[in-house]
Parts: sequence; C-alpha cells; structure tokens
Amino acid sequence: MHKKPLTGFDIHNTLFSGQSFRWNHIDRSNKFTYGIIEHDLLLIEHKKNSGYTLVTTNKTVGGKNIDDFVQHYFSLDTDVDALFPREFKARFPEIWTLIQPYLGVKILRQDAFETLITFMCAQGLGMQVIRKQVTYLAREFGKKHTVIMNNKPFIYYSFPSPESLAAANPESLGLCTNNNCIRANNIITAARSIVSGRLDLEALKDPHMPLEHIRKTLCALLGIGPKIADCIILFGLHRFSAFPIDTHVRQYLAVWFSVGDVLQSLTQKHYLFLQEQAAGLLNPELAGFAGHILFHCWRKKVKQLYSY
DNA sequence: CTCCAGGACACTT
DNA sequence: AAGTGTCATGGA
Repeated sequence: MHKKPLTGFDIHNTLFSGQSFRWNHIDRSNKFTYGIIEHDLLLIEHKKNSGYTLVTTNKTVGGKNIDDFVQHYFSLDTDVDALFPREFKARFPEIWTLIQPYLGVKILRQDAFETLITFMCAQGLGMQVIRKQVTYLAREFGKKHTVIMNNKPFIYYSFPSPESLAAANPESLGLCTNNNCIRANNIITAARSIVSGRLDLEALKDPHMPLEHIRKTLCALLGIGPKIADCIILFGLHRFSAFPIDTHVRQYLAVWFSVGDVLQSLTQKHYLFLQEQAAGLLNPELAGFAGHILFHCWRKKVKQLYSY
C-alpha cells in the first residue's frame, strides 16, 4: 500500500462534480471513496482531522509514480488564477463571490476510452441513470478484482477494454444501457473502431491538432454530437479549451451572463455562438476548466442538485 | 399517467 | 446550411 496526502484542492467536489462516473463511496458514512484508474484501485480516505489520503495498491499508477500521477490526474499543474480573467471578476463581482467555494474543483485527466464510452451513456439522461449504466458496464464487461480490506473481501471492476466491448453482443450490452439498443449498438461500433484502429484516441491527444478536426472526428461516430464530443475532448483528451454546452451551461450563461436565451433551441449555430461568447468571458485556453467550475456551482448551489 | 433527465438525428425549408 | 420535430427509456 502506498499513501499520499491530498491537499490544496477540493477533492470531494472534484470527484463528484459529474465529470467522472467511476468514483463511488464504499459505505454510507462516505469516509472511503474509491475509483479505478488504469486498472489500479485507488482509495481516498477521509479522516476528520488528517484530511484526505490517496491509497493505492501499486507503487505506480498509469506508469507514473504517485506524486506525478496526482499532479497530472488532478490537474494540479494548471494555474487557478488564470481561469478567470481580471475583466471577469470586475464585470461579474457577485458571480465571482458565488463561485469562491468551488475554485478548488479540478478537471480530472481521465482515460480517453473510458470517457468516450461513459459520455455516450450521458445523452438526455440524469446523472443517476448515467452512473448506473457505467456501473453495469464495468460489472458485465470489465475485469473483476478482489482485494482484502479490513479482513473482508472487496470486489471492484475495472472499466471494460475496447476489445471486450467490441466483442459484446447487443442484447447483453443493452441491459447496461437502459435497454436502449440503439445506444448499445453505438457503443459496440465505437469500441470496434478503436480496436480496428480506424479511430485513434491517442493521436487525437496531439496538442497541435486543431480542435475542429478532433470534434469532427468524434462526431463522425454514431451517437456522438457536439456536446458529447466536447466532453470527451475536455475530460478524456485533456484539452481545457473545449467548452461543452448542456442544459445547465445554457442556463447559467443566460441567467448569470445574459448570454443567449434559455428558451432558444440549441442548434449547431447557436451552440457555436454560445461557445464564442463563453470564450470571450473566460480565458479561451482554459474555458472548459473554468466552465466546469461554473457548472458545478450552478448545479449545486443554485439548482440544489447532487450528482451521487 | 405525465414529465423530466448534462442530446442526437432525420427530415423539411 | 439552418431550423424544427422525433426518438428512447427508466425513474420520480
């Protein structure tokens, strides 16, 4: 067991802000949280006086030592002060005050394939149902692991490999996607395009590749539109300039910044218009990062929603 | 029985 | 291109 204290950011809100559907609580007391990264079980332990501690079963995670992993996975290398420009704070002082408690929320640099599949499950559904689908997918098609914790066996499942989803039959995968066979087939097709090499997610991580080209490549897959594509780009390909717009983002853009109209339908043109406006308000290079903080604040504080 | 949930897509102008 | 209905499903 390897341990690493986690300090300097808001771990709980980061894990449960809805960007990842693979972090869960072990028990109702919420003192232990777990996630599976790169097939490695990570535990986050919360003690009253000693804060948060990351516990891993291996010395390395995702080929990195723990310090480097934490730095990278939790985006601790990104300057928080650069997220919201000086003009933003001056123009919207009340919003700036409102989001103060959420400035510690980080973007998780997640696995690209996991992000691709899990956000394909997110179309037009509530987070509760999304998490359920992802849990079922891992249980049915992921690798089963058993570890002994507190003298009791604890079972978890790593996220399915592209090969296992590519080989799945639609009926059994449909049981994981609310019996939505269209979505099940879309996921299988996407997994097959990864296996065949027709879609190369690693290549899309190239920071020099134009955002437009990446978006176009992802949208070529059935079941992926502009919003899901931007989520994959932000959380899975780690391009913080990508700014996904969903119903919640549209709401806070209209209410907080008088950008667009909530009632206006989100056509492609309007979607791009909102993105331009948001980039103008925020630091364009980090618009998605800042947007996620605004998103989480809007949901939790204004809408009183909880994603777990 | 309605209505909603982090959209996507086919189908007309 | 750009705008407008339709779709699919479990849960509250």
